[in-house]
Amino acid sequence: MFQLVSSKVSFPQLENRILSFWREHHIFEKSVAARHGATRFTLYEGPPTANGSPGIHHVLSRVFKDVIPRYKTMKGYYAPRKAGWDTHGLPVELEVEKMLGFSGKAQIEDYGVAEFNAHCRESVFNYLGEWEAMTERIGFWLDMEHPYITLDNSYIESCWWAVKQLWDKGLIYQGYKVTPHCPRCGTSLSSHEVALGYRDDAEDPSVYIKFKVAKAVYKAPGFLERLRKGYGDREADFVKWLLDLTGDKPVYLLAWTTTPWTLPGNTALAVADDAEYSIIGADEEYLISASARLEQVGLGGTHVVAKVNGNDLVGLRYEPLFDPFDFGVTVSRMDIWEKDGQPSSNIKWKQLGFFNYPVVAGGFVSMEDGTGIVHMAPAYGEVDYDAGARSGLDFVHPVDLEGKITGGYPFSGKFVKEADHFIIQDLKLRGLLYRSERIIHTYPFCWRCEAPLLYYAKRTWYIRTSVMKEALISGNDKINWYPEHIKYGRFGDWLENNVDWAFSRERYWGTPLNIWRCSGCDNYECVGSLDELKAKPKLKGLAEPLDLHRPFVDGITFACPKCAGEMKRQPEVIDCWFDSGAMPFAQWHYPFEDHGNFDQSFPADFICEAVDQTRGWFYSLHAISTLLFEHHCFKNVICLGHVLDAQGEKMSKAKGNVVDPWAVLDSYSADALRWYLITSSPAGNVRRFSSDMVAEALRNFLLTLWNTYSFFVTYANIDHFDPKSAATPSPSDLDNWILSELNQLIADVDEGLGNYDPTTAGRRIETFVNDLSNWYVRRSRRRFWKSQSDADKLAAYTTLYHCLVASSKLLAPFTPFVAEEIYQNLVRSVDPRAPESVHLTDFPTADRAQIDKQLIDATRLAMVVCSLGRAARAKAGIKVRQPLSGVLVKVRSATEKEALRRLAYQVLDELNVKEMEFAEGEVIGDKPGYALAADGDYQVAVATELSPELVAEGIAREVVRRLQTMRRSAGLDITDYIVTYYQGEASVQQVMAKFADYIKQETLSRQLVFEPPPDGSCTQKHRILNREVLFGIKKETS
RNA sequence: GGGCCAUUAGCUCAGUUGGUUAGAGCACGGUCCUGAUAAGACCGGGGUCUGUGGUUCGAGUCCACAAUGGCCCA
Repeated sequence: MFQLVSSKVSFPQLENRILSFWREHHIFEKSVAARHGATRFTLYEGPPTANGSPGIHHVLSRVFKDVIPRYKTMKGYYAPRKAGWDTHGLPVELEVEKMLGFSGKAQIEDYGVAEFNAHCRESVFNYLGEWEAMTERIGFWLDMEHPYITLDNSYIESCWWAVKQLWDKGLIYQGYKVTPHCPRCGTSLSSHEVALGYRDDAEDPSVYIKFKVAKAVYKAPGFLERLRKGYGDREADFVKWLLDLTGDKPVYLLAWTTTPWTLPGNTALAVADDAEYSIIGADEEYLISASARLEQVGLGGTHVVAKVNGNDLVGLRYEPLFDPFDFGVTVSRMDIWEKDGQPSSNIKWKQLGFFNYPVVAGGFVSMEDGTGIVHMAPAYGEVDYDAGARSGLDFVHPVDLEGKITGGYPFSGKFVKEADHFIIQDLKLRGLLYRSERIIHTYPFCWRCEAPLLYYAKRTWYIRTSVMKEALISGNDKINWYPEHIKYGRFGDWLENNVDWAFSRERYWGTPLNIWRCSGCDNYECVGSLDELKAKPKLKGLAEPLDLHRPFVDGITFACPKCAGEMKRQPEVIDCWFDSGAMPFAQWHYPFEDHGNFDQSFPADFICEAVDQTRGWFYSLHAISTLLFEHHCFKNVICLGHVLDAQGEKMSKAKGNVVDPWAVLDSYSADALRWYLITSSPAGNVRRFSSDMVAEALRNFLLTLWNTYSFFVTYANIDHFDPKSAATPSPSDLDNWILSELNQLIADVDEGLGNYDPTTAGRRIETFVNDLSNWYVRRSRRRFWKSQSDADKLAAYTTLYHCLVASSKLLAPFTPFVAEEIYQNLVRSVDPRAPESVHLTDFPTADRAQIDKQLIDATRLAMVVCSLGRAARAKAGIKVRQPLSGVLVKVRSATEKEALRRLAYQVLDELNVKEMEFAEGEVIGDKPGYALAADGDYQVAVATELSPELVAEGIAREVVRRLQTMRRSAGLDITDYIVTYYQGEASVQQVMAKFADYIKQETLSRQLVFEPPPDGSCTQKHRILNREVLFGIKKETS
């Protein structure tokens, strides 16, 4: 006997029972251990930070992370899954700052880094319990008992090892990076923070500046010859041509900016080398601007003296607006520091007798705004900086970290935005201002203090990823991306445009950068392990218990091997993306105590995160693996789309539209949520989440499955069906059909999951369950409840049993709870030797021999014909309960006719007609006495003429249904026998007599008694075809 | 401002290599069926397949541009 299954079920309750079962019997551990020694399948868990409640998007990624390894385990792979926690980084610090009411680094320093970091350490586990509970509750199986934690000393040591490897390969250097800087907080902001502070209504100056072409220098005796020798004919020819053209009048290049304060830092102008520029002749001067911009700049209709190409202008020199040499500001030449990694200062270009203020070509020059000539200040812009490094521009940076102008300018000491005004005035007085107005545009502000952000070049440690660009790209070729477009789209483009990884942060809570520097001789050393550190001469400051965080590591010093000086750690910490990208080895404390784990689990077979990780974790994994091991890091990756709310808006605490996973889990169940997340839309799509949809998944899929299962158990128990019985089933068309569908399904689901496409696989199961319930069971009902236990009945039970058991295995990776429940009751209860859990079984294999394609097609056809037949009946207004004499069918071909003939009995039964005929002509048309329905080439017409016999039979069926309904409302058991009493006119009596056997059998009536119902019976008055009938039913007591 | 993705019924989504009448579920109205069903069937309303061009005998599908939304980066 199977355990009784109610059609009323609470999935959340059921799931909690299953969770206890898994926990008590260590099913997860067993599912892993059982495959020990088999081919390994590795999931890398992208570590979340547990400093906030998990949201629905975390559930999404955890569900997709779960499905594949569960499937692979059932396919025979050994798939241990290690949890991980990300614990470092700016987001953590910001949370703590918020808690302490801080608004900048100065306050952290005053408060004390040790205390601050202690708070950080604590906060990253604030929500650990909730994370663990959610992970378990949704059925995401992974080893949370032995997680890797990025703040562990062992983890940090592995990161140090990695940095040292790169250091030894010469891949680490110090350079400059232009970062958004808040002058009030005194710190750089991460891109994520910058994104928070864009304002599209910022008002700024909009000024057009005249940069004077260095005619005086060009005209110096012998200069053109030197130019020709040093720079080539093209440049010299152009200069000569320009001098000839413009004679003694000054020539100005016109450029536009909204940040006048950056003009003292100007050291170049950029043009688009493929654009056309016009030389405008005015009374006293010549102006140069892009031809396409003349109108907007205000030079429309002026006299164009000549037109030149952008690339003619390249190389032209102009005079600095503010000669840094005159204002006591340091100048460095950028191409020189790129070689040494150090800025060389005070290039005295004046002594060289030649300005290094050139026009350069830039692909970034836009014809959408400005003059088509772009002002470049390498200290204050990323593209400016890159161009500077490429073209060897001068680097001038007269602004301090508080945003005040340094040097000896008239406006020195002023905050940059204040200085704007003075700079404009100064240029105006000198005749270098062409036009000045105000503009409203988008500009970033500090999200904390609202100060305008300033882009500054700052010193930063880099990993030279760009030298491995080709390897990064070819490694990507070997990765399977789902969806595929990420591969050569978002991710591929990112790799193609690879720039070195600025991986140091001027912060507190992170893996400390393991680079020490001697202040005496500027010697740098990278320390790659704790043992190495301990072996350093004159080591000081290494305290017990060991904590490899700031400020403790800051105090560790040792003797410089090159001089008598002291080596001190560089103050930065490492970008927390480096931490998580190091997890393939750092999770095992590789290479220090790894026991071969790394080799066996690298590269990962599968990772899965949301699309925002292309430049985050996906990249850091790929980059670190490529640099260290010259191998790609993961073979398959599902890249999930983001989760929005039901209105398509981003979920945020501020909007209050965040969905609490627990509310969904409690009311609808984890399986319903999982099923919805997996099947509702493809993994890579943006998805709108609404709990109504989860409810729909529950009703539509889970309950259909459950009711089929419940139906089976109900009748199997009545008939004492034993799945182990040796009796040979004699399968019918229906059985063979559903077994064909089942085996096709197994093949499809296997393929779908093998292709990392759970969505399509799940949708296939949904169709199957629907077919199973709405055709197989519906058409087989009579086989189950007929009284004789013959081979046909056994075949039906055996088939349905097999379908349900196979379904539970197919569903195990998707909806692990309900799959387990069904398996336990259907398999374990009758076979104690069967695997203890459905998750310990093997994934079903398709038996292709059982797939009868023709039968599948024939059944589809029968379904179509039935559908049309019902439509025809509806048109004629004749309910299905009323038997009809015949149905006339037209199909597309002789083959279809034969196929349908084979299944005619199913159609006759379903449509409640006596005979099926095939129309021979082209169309059936409006045949008298028939009602027609058609779809394309298919036509079905039912005969509408009712003989008295048919009417009588219809009444009999009506009687049966009324009695059945009465049985149900009287609360009788399906197997209870009754005595039926009735009162009515003669025609009723005749029908009751004629169809007595049929009525008795259908309603489990021992007798049909033409008498008033006795006391204690359940009675109801009915009207059937305008005939009054009184029914009474009484449960048989004996 | 640049890149990627999406846009098909009120909502959520299918729609194969371009090929008869663009489908399903939900929701709505009606009818029917039912002793497994919280379900199911049938009918109905609801579509300029986001728009504009182009390629083609033929475009929801391929190409270009645009719009809207989302994401990433500025």
